[in-house]
Amino acid sequence: MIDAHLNKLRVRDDVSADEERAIRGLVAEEVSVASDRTLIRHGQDVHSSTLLLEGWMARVKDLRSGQRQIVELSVPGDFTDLHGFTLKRLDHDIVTLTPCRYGRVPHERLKEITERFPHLTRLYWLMTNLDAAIHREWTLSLGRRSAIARMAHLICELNVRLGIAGVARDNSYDFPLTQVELGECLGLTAVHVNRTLQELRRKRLIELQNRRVTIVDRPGLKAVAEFDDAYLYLHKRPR
Amino acid sequence: MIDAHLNKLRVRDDVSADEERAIRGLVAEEVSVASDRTLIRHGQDVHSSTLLLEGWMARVKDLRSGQRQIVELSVPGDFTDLHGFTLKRLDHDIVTLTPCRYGRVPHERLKEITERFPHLTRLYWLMTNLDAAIHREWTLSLGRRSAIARMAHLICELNVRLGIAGVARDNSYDFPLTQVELGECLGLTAVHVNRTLQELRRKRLIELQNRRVTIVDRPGLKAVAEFDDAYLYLHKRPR
DNA sequence: CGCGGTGTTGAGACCTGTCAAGACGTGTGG
DNA sequence: CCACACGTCTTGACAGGTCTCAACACCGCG
Repeated sequence: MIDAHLNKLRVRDDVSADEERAIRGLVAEEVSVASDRTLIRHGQDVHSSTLLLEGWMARVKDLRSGQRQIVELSVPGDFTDLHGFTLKRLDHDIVTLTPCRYGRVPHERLKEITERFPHLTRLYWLMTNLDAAIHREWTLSLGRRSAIARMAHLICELNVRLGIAGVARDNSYDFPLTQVELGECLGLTAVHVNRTLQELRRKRLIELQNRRVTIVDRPGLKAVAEFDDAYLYLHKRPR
Repeated sequence: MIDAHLNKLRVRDDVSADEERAIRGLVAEEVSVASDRTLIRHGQDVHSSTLLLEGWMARVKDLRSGQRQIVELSVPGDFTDLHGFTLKRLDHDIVTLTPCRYGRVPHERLKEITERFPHLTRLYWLMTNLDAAIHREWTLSLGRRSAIARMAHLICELNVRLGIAGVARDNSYDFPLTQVELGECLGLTAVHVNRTLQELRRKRLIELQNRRVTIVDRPGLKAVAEFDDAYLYLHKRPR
């Protein structure tokens, strides 16, 4: 099940047999954890990173008022906190949105990668830069897109990312987020999320029921979102 | 004037004499450019990165409607597009907000760093992860903070970053952004930026005139912003 | 001396938030 | 097996923060 991760890398560049062996040696242990747990709190020292194998996690930031902002979603194949390797602590919490299975990757092993595998280092560096590109797209959404466009954009993004992970098929995928959590991603209240989803349904762009989303009209949804997957860097390039 | 850059690195980790020499060898040429120019367009292939020595630049994303979102500001000492080294093209434009001077750093030289200087590689990796941390804080601002809190937060952030660059002093610094550009950073219209600034002035938190900002009441401004500089990773740690 | 960019102000509209209540589904304990 | 609690989803009425449109002042610059 580390295949989703390898696939994510191989979408962007070739991974040699040597490198694949090194990658498979990164995980020190596999861990299962329940839903709605805080795995890592902001500010605490971290000594390993989290390679998500199954389930959804999120990076969350809070305000004192109790308002929360989900700043990124992690799906299988993603490192949720590869940036912790160089940052040494995080500026946000890592929480599980569903039951999850993940591989714990000690930072010493990543450090070894940087000492012995320069190309793989660049590829992992790219992965954190890809996270940043997603952050920038979310910033654009929150700053300039309407509620319905934001929602449509998120659904498009996840369709691509879950496709790479091998868990989206035919424009349809399991969608575990509650409307409260969707609001925390999109900077909206749960009430407005509800109304926005209804509008997307009424326009016959998506179906969403039983925690599963189906994109009914992909061109239409992409148009509402102004979605362009260029920011996901889906082309293979030597790095 | 590459000192601002070295200082920015040294705030986070030690830089050896060897590494400093390598860094000073990165810049292939120094270039001056006027204000309001687009240096790099999204999607185009990039083969060098931009080390800002003087002036302000921004990373900008557009919507078809013509609405713009500034997703990050660059100040002296920052690489505006170090992430271009692994991404190979950008998902945003790079524009100048003032007249600028910058060093052009060919990607082959950065590649050499990754082959020969693993520690320095980790430090530059950290710099892009720091960018991402700033993105996350902006995401929180746009998603959850009010207009006045967003504005206050940005002013606090720039005070810290410009302090590291050596161009902010005594809670005061040159502030070249127009109110339109401020709106593009904060997801607001220029009209509302104007009213928000007036409220900050009326509360005696800042002064802003002749393109220079002075923080009159730093604790008060930080309180309005809920500003905590932890996300800027100001402590030196071995990486 | 006129012009374009910038900053300021006012009135009204609109998108999204707030508050409240009820429906629905599911898990749990009695 | 039922009763209940709880989380989630839905809906309505109203409030409020921010946007839109418009007009005008100011100022550096050609």
